[in-house]
Parts: sequence; C-alpha cells; structure tokens
Amino acid sequence: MGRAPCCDKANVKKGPWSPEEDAKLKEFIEKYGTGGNWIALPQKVGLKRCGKSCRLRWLNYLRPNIKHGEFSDEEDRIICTLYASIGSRWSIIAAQLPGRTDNDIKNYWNTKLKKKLMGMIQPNQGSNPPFSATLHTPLPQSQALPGLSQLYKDFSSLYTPMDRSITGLESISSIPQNFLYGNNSNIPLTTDYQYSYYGQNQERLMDLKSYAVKENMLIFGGAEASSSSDGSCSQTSHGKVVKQEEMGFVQGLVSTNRFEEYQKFILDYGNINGDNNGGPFLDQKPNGILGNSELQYDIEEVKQLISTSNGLLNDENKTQETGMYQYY
DNA sequence: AATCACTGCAACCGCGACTGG
DNA sequence: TCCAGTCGCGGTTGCAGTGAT
Repeated sequence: MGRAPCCDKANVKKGPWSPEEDAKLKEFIEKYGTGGNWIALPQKVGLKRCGKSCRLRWLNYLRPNIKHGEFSDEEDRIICTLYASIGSRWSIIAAQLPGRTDNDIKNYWNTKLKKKLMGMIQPNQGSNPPFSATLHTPLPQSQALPGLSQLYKDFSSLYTPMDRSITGLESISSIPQNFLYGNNSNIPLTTDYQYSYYGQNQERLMDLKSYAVKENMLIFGGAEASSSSDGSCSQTSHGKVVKQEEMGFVQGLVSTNRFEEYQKFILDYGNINGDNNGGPFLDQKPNGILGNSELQYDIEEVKQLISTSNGLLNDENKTQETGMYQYY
C-alpha cells in the first residue's frame, strides 16, 4: 500500500511558477499568513498548485529578505565548518546564514563549493583555494590525547534525548562556540588542539586536547587569530536555550559515531563573522576561550567527505543515531 | 550558425517526524 | 495508543542559459 498523495496530482500544475502565481501567493500570505496549513493554502489562494509546492516557493523565493547571488568567503567558511561538523543538515546550516535558504546552500555546495574544495585539496590541478590555506606540519603521534570516542562516552552520560516541545530549529542553529573555539593562546595550533566545553553555569565540564596525527592539515580561513582577551562572556544566563544549543552540537557530533575521523575537522574555529560582536556563535563565547578564524581539515577526510557527499552520516549510523539522540 | 556539453538553479519527490483527534 | 494528515528535510531531476567546438 502506497502513501496517500498530498494532493490531487492530476489537477495540480507543476513546473516553473509564473509571475502571476507568485504575486497571488505572495499577496495572500502577506495578508492572511499561511494559516498553518500549506495543503489547504492553494485552494484559498486560488492556485492549482500542490501545497508543498507553495510552501517551497514561498520559503525559497517569495519570502521577504531572501538573499540571492554570490556567497561571500565568510559564508563559504560557515558552510564548510558546519558541513564538516553536522553533514548535509542544510536547514541548520541555512539558519546560520540569514537570507539564505537551505536549497540555495545545498545547490551552492553541490555545484560550486564542493568543487572549490576538491580543487584546493588537489593542488596539482592548480586551482586556487577558496580561502587562504596553509599546510601544517605533522605532529608527534606519541602526544596523542583522548579522542572523540572518549568524548562521546562522556557526553552520552551528560545528555539525554531531547524534548522537542521545548526546542526548535532555531535553537539548534546555534552550535555552541565552546566547541568550535580552540585555545591557541600559548600553544601553536599546529601542535595542539584544545577542545573546550562549557556547560550550564559556565562551568567548565570538559577540556580535552587532541593532536593531529596526520600530515597535511589544512587551514581554511584567515591565519590571524582573534581573541577574547577580557575573558568575559556576553551571555550570562545559561538556561534551557543554551542547553538546546549544546545538545544540538553534541548530537551533531555524536551522531556521526565516527569521532576519531571527525575530530580533525572541527578543531579550531571562531570569530565566524569576522568581528567581535556578530553572529549567534559569538554571543556565547565562554570565558577564556579564544576565537580563531581558522578551520582545519585533514585532506583525506575532506576528500572522503566530499566524495561520499553524505557528510559524516550514513544510513547505518542513522539508526543508532536516532536511537540514542534526536537531532532537534 | 548549429550542435553539443556543461552548469546552476528551481522545483519535485519521497521519507521520517510531528501533531492532534 | 493509534492513525491520518501535515510538515519539513535532503536527495534528485529537469530545464534554461551559457560556453565550447
């Protein structure tokens, strides 16, 4: 038995939207809203379109403040960072890029950014890196510190499945910077990556170090490190919202179940908007954690990531993922 | 000028998750 | 608790535009 169609496909127009249809839909929604029911909307509007199609058209094209056109380097960086950390969760990534839609970002990744990165990690092809890139020197294996498998275990005990009723996409959109910031104040990035995690009450729960063990570490983004020298934290209250965000990231982290491979991706990243006050991430910059506008990728990992085009997730993992954690 | 190949993007499709009766 | 209806997401497709031959 098949799934019931969401609309009467025989009487539904498909294909590109005409300006008239756009105008009708836009006018209606601006006047009356969606009414919380997309399926019923086309009839109200007088369109022979599927409700899903209307929703898509509105979200991706007609909705106010949609930004089209070139992606900036900053946006590239954000996309790369988040893709490396959470995979193809386009809606979450889009939430970090005001005015961009998940579809836009998905298309951009599939058609341009992926190629850009592939070009960069295949230097023989002679293309320029999308952002400034430098090579890192190999690190001593002997200095290896606990990897993310251990981290995963630790977090598993800290978090429980999430209650969606108190969460939303918006909340998860703010991946806690705590994890993305590395402390490079004293130790060169090339030899030390420090994971720092601050939970509620700004208590430092975990402070892990890891060392890159492979050669050819890449840095995406500017080489210049920015710091939060005063050590102050702009967000003084860490209630549920913060926890949701933490959860979002941790889930993104642990859901991959490939921590040892994953750990080299999200090593040190900060100051995502290139200033000190912008963006949802920076608001939560914890005490003493330094931002660094660099992203570090292991070449082979990036290659693999791109070539699989499934990010860090696969079906095999999804079962386990949903069993242990829900994403939202 | 015609044809072909490639690219980018809008739109569609199917599925899992959620919700309310 | 179940189930139908709906939403939202990510993968995929189709097509128009553009460049190369």
